[in-house]
Amino acid sequence: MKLSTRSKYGLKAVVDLAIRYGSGPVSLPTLAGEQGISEGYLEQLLRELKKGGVVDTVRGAQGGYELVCNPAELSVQRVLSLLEGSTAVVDCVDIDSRGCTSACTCSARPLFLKLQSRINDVLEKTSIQELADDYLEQKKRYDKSCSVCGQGAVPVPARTR
Amino acid sequence: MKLSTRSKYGLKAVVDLAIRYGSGPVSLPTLAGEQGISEGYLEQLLRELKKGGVVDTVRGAQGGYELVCNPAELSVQRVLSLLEGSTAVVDCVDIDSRGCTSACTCSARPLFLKLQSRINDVLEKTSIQELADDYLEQKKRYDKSCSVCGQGAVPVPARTR
DNA sequence: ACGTAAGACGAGTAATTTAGTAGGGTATGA
DNA sequence: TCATACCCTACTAAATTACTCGTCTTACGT
Repeated sequence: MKLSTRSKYGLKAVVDLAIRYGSGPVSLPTLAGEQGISEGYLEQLLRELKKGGVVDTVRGAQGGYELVCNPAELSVQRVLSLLEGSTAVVDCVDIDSRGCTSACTCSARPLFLKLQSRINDVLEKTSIQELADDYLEQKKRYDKSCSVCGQGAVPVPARTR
Repeated sequence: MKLSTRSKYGLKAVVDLAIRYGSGPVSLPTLAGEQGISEGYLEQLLRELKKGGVVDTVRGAQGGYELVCNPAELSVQRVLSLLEGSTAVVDCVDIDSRGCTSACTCSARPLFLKLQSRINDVLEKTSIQELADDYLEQKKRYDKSCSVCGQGAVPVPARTR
């Protein structure tokens, strides 16, 4: 059930691009540096996103990556589908699936369908813009008060259990 | 984001036990045979479920596995947690996690929290009894009409796309 | 008492997936 | 024409997943 690091890195990169949407392309070294990961790895992920029509590129000096459309119009679902291949928790409830051959005897299928529909609901209805807004908001609120990283960012509020 | 086969087999076995709840232990060969998987593999899964207090065992001839409590009181969440280790989609939103160190700079955390809560909601609120009921109902409705497996079970209804 | 049906347990392995690296190629602005 | 930056393929290493095997223990039935 875990999300791959692929998805996490890729999604964060897209949010980074959303934050800078409209102000020209952002280079790979910049994006990779921001997350502290290798350029080679992130490049692969961005290529998938380009294939899927989520990002566009500008080659040559001063080039880089940028979002194709407004981040408010871009769902998390679309981004994660490209990065993960599919957001289905089991193959037989995948949108493109022909249904599994053992569906007739699968006692958990009703559960899987329900679970998948809830997941898709969240992912569809959440836009990249929202993530960017949440992030900026959070950063603003706690700026200069982070005792963990000491970089103007912020620790999670203590868990209330 | 995929569920492991571990979880799928284990969950189905638990539903099998639910269907027979109250009528004595069910042997491993029976459970494994029903799903067409090896006894050795399923045994491992059942061992985890025993450790977690979900199933109980009776050794010796006529022995086998049985549910500890009423399937109506047993959530899918509990079963999957034992099989998967955790149902968290990312470590930093796990119940036992201390929060991740990069939480302060993680732009996707709000999404992950929301997603996780929806998932937990479904898994908590669905009982094994419900799965068993759904299954029996489905089987009853379509019995003798399965053109795929020819075993009295049922193909998925044609997808409406 | 003994044979046999059953679970208990630990170790080991094969296959698959994921994560990440390496290195050469191509476009473009200054 | 050089430096910057994307493009692409291939490869490898690590981790996870999905198993298998062998031996041991328990307990029913005769």
